[in-house]
Amino acid sequence: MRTPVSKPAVNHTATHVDDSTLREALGYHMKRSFNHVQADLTRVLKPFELRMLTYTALVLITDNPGLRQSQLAAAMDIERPNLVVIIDELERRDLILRERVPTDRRAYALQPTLAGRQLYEHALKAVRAHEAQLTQGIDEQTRATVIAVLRGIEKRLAGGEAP
Amino acid sequence: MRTPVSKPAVNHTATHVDDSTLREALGYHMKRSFNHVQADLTRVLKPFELRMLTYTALVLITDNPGLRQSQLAAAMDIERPNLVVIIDELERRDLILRERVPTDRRAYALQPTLAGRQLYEHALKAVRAHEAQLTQGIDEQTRATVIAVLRGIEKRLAGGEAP
DNA sequence: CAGTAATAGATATGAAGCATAACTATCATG
DNA sequence: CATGATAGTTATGCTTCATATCTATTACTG
Repeated sequence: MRTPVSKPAVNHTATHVDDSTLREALGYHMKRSFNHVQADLTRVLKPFELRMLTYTALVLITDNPGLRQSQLAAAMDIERPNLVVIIDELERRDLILRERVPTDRRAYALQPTLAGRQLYEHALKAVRAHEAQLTQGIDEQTRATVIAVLRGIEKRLAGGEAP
Repeated sequence: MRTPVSKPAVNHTATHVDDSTLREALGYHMKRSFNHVQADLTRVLKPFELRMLTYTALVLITDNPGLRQSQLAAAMDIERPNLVVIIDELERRDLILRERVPTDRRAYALQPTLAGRQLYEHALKAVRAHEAQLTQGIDEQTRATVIAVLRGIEKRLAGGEAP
């Protein structure tokens, strides 16, 4: 990131900004914390030349070989057109393959290549290490509670879109 | 280390995509749930013609009248250039004012207008109602725990470098 | 069985959000 | 005063995400 070499003589931002109104909302905390997590994870994935979306796609394809693009888009909660670019990138890097489905020639079955599976292993290891560092000092019970709450929110709000 | 979940060799059911590997990570849950919260909040703010960022700026300016743009950008964790557009929009709608600071003619003191304060009140009410709905069924103790964890993550990752 | 609807994927385009570099006008300090 | 730092702005580019539209297939229906 940015590491300013020249240090400011005096930090004039001594005035504290009151954000207590925003801090009332759980959603605000979610946004703030996730922004940092995302930035951090981006750094973790950088050595593998993966972004969060390409990483997510690679993991899902490797864990679900033969997946179709529409299924993957649904699983990733993104629109089909946006997935095309992601799949293009993974295919161009020979991490996955688009295999024609004999029974439905419109569709592609997505498969990881050997290189894809290897990158999956290495990236996953790094992500798990990052996750461990992220949740250090949080006991397992608390962590499970947080995940349960987040998942509950996700599930409750998931219905609101298109049936 | 978590117990690995067995994955299907081939996916042909097309109904269930296994995302258990991703679900290991707290950050994944944060992203998924926040995406829904954000979409929901966008709908809540729509009647006020506010987006999350314009809402956040309006709240902070109203709660901290006389705030300068650089302070606001720091508080919102965004870069100064991106704040300009947000302030432009709020000013164009006569919700806030850019007042020259006599002691420093480079800076602007941001002030809410009467219309801004009124919109603040109405929007805040709607956001609070949404928040109440979002956290329904979550007891206060659990909610506090989740917020504490999220804030802890935010604080830990905010510094990044050595203190 | 033909004709139409639905589906899988791709293309094009646009809106937000976010970051950096570079510009101006002021201010601070040697 | 000269130099550098700061406040705000402009320009630009990247990433994510949404919509409309196109094609080629497949499924459905009369």
